[in-house]
Amino acid sequence: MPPRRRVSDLDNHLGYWLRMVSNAVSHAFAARLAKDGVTVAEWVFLRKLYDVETRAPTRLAGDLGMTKGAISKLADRLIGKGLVERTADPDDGRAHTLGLTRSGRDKVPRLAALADETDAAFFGDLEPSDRAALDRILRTLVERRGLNDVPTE
Amino acid sequence: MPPRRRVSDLDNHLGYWLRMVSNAVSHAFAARLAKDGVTVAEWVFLRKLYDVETRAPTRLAGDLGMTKGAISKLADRLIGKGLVERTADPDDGRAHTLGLTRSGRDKVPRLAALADETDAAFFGDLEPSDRAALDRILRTLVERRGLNDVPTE
DNA sequence: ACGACATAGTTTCCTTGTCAACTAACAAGG
DNA sequence: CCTTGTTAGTTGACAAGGAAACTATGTCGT
Repeated sequence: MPPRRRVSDLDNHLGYWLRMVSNAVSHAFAARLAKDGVTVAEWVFLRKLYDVETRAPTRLAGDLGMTKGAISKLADRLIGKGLVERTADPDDGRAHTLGLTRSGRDKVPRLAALADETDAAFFGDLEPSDRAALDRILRTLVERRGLNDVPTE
Repeated sequence: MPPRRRVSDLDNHLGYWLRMVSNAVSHAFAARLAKDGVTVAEWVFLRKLYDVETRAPTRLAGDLGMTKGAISKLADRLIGKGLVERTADPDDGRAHTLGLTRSGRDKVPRLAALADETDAAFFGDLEPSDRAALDRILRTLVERRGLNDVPTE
């Protein structure tokens, strides 16, 4: 007799629940950031530059798990908003460097607070042990699999 | 003395890790599905119709957490691939019904197997207890928050 | 009946990302 | 020095959703 359930349900997969929760969190975060005129991708971009001070576009693409094309356009947008500046490398005519403007740098702490808020809103009422377990398991997964698009921090 | 760390790190947030893992899983799944000429959104669409047999677009939009506009286009694509059919409601001149074609129905079990494979590849080597914990915690989060885009199954 | 409103779906515009083609600049070998 | 190949970055074509406008139908109150 064949197994009763031959076609597994959508919600039978961890990947499915992961997508649900991740989408919801990103959505909520996006809504908060929108009030400051920033998208999630832009936040990640700004936050990374905040740490590294200065970075070549291609390198940043690797850091953030995006293509260089996407970084190029993202940088354009942020430059348009006055948060990022692009500097030509004097030694190499092809190379450029991206960095935060004063205004961009000033903005990061506020955005970080929004990130904290969002995280607290979603995960704050988890049992501390569950919270820790979730954190540990997710990090384990990222380490184990060759998750290429993990920022190199 | 103010707290030492004023600007929290990117990877300090559960939402960040969630996004990492979710993206990686979706990516891997998408790559598998691509060989069958199907996207993740299309898989979800097909799998849902497989269960409910037939559904109005707007209802399906609610089920899948998408806008009706998106469903309309997604349906067009799937109809183009011969996997879905759209039927006009004889009683209500506005209403339509979406359902799988024979070809679409035949395809679902294979795609479900790919979903199983992807899940196994990513989560199979977790400790069973961790796997269970992750599942439980994610479901808890979906239930607690008003996650609107949860399929109503 | 008829006007006002609600509903079902489609379509248009906008955003954002990938992929691949392209341009400019450098690096080496002969 | 040239030619060839490589690397940095930008750009254009395309895909996929969301928001909102738009179209066609229904429904309800009077």
